[in-house]
Amino acid sequence: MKHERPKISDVARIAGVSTATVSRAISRPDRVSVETRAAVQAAIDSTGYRLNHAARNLRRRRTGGIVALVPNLANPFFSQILSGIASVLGPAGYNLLVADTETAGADSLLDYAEPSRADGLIVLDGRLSADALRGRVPLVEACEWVPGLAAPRIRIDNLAAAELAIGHLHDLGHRRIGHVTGPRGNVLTESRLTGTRAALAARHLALTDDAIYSGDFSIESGQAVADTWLGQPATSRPTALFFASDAMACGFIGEVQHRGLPVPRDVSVVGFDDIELVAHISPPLTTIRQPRTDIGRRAAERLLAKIVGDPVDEDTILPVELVVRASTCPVGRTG
Amino acid sequence: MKHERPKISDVARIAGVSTATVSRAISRPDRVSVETRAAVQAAIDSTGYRLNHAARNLRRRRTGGIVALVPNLANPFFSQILSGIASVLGPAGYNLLVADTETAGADSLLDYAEPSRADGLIVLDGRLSADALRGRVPLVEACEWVPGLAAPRIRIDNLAAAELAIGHLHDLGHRRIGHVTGPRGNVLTESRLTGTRAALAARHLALTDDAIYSGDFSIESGQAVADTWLGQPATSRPTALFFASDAMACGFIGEVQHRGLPVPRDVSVVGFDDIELVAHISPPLTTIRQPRTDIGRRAAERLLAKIVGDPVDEDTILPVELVVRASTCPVGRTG
DNA sequence: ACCCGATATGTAATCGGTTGCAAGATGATT
DNA sequence: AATCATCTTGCAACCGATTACATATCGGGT
Repeated sequence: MKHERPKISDVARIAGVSTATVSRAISRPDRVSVETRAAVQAAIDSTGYRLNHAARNLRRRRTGGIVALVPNLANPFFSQILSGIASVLGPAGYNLLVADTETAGADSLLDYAEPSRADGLIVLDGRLSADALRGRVPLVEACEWVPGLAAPRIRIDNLAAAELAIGHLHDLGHRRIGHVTGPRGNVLTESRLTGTRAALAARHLALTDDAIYSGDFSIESGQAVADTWLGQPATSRPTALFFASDAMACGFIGEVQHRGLPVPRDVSVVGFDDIELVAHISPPLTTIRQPRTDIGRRAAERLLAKIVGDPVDEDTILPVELVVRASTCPVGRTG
Repeated sequence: MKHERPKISDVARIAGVSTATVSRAISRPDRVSVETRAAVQAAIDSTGYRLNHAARNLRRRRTGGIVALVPNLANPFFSQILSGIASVLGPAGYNLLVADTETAGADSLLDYAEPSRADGLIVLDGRLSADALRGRVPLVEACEWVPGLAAPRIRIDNLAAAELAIGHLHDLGHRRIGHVTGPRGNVLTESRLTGTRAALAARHLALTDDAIYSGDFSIESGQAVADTWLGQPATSRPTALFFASDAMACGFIGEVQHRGLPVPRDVSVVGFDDIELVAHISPPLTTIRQPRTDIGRRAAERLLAKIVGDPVDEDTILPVELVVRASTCPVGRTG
């Protein structure tokens, strides 16, 4: 018993046909007669043949892989999007390659945008350079986007989301409303901040500088904001805060409650994302729900369509939803 | 200006050398004279040449990719492990391919264990079949493991973890201690259950059937356990519960507190994993910390070593740690 | 009987690099 | 001056499939 991997020519010899026929029997069975097909199948079974993807890819000039560029793999927000992507890519016969833009160097990222590496790219990080990405493999953007890059985008309406959040807090009677941002320069940060400002303005309220807290989407930064907020005079600090991420909202709530101020009695909190856990914490978090799995799925579908050359919508805005739970309450319910 | 991708022969022609020399200049620069190397580099720059990975892989009989088989991509627990894996693989020149064993069919999983697809495999799902995995590409197991499969394993000491948890609760005076399991058949479920039983027995306590609650690691199943537990008579039900996952512990705490029983006054809770958020919920969760990023990193390093043929430890048990927070307190602090 | 289209299969070029082997050049050694 | 090791480079086979094109077969239409 030899241990060499059988190749297509071994199968062909055993089945008594040419390699061309074996190849066809595998990839386009309808072009081969039933008998031959059976003979080939028998030969495949008896040899344990498995085709070599590198060879196929070389000849077909494709790779069968799609790369997702993720800002931070450890973030549960992205893992759920990846899950959506994977659910589409797998059945379609594509591999999902994942690259963390944090750990990967800038040049190795470019490597991923190579036709010989991947057939397509899903960009989840808006900080990448438009120039580097332009004119390479087909790509779509999801969640975040790179300004100046012409590519199909799957995203949510961040302005509408802010309007929902602010509207909700305003309806509850809050007038001193603050906003906690993501990292500076991030497109989501900017649009959520803009949306917040607009929603407040529409209600004749201003967003003053001391009501803008800068975070970076992380739990820790939410915790730090709690510090800042607690340090402000209770008579003038916001009675409600709209956070650009659930993680920050959790960090904030945890810290504030740890210091003895219950939420929402002392401050109402609205998060962003509706990550899984926040429905089960105390108090359950009022937040903006993003259809994460759906975003991933759509991005993948869009990319596959683009790869085969189908016309694709350039910009898709998915609806968001305000999920009202218990971290918000009418203002001044306290003493 | 033509739009064909330049190939190695174009570079060779322009640099005035053979393709062999270009190839060497790229992959083993030390075997080529400085002048030639410079000429080749100039030609590469002027043509914008990028090498074709499929061709290289075909010839070198390798793929440059490592596949991680994940039970559930959406689970933040795994995403952090992936992050650890990616941080090692990227710099080492490997791609990380991710496959979700939920969405992928059984046969497509086997496809991943093909030498022409990936150079190695990191298995994070203990439910896979040992036979299917045997005799294929180099692989390591992390977290979970497939019984009967001889492969390097990176895991934690689940028995010791249970001992820590139970010991802590016992020290606090709890005598009626229950355990919430993961899904039946999962290796982690079994070892944590066994460990719990042993730790209780060592303290002359028995784990009765009505103190074993079966879950499936998910938040929802933790919520369901709350239902069951609340339905039991307060005089005989456990005063403390050890959960096999943080997610379940959160689901439980959320539901129990929602029904008006504060934690830990009415029940002490110990989780498992120490996922990021649980330090910031109310009450902050006492739990068993797993070094997730480290597990991922080590698994990747181990695999790379195995691929190049270095000797590797077959079984690595990483230490766990009990993180005491506020979800546990002495028994009977209530009225 | 002849031509035609449809179907099935084989031949051989091709995808784009890598690498064993050999040859030429250079410099050191005796 | 002859010998030999070392360095550099080119030749050409090779990795393992796919596919354009050619050929063969067969039934049916006229």
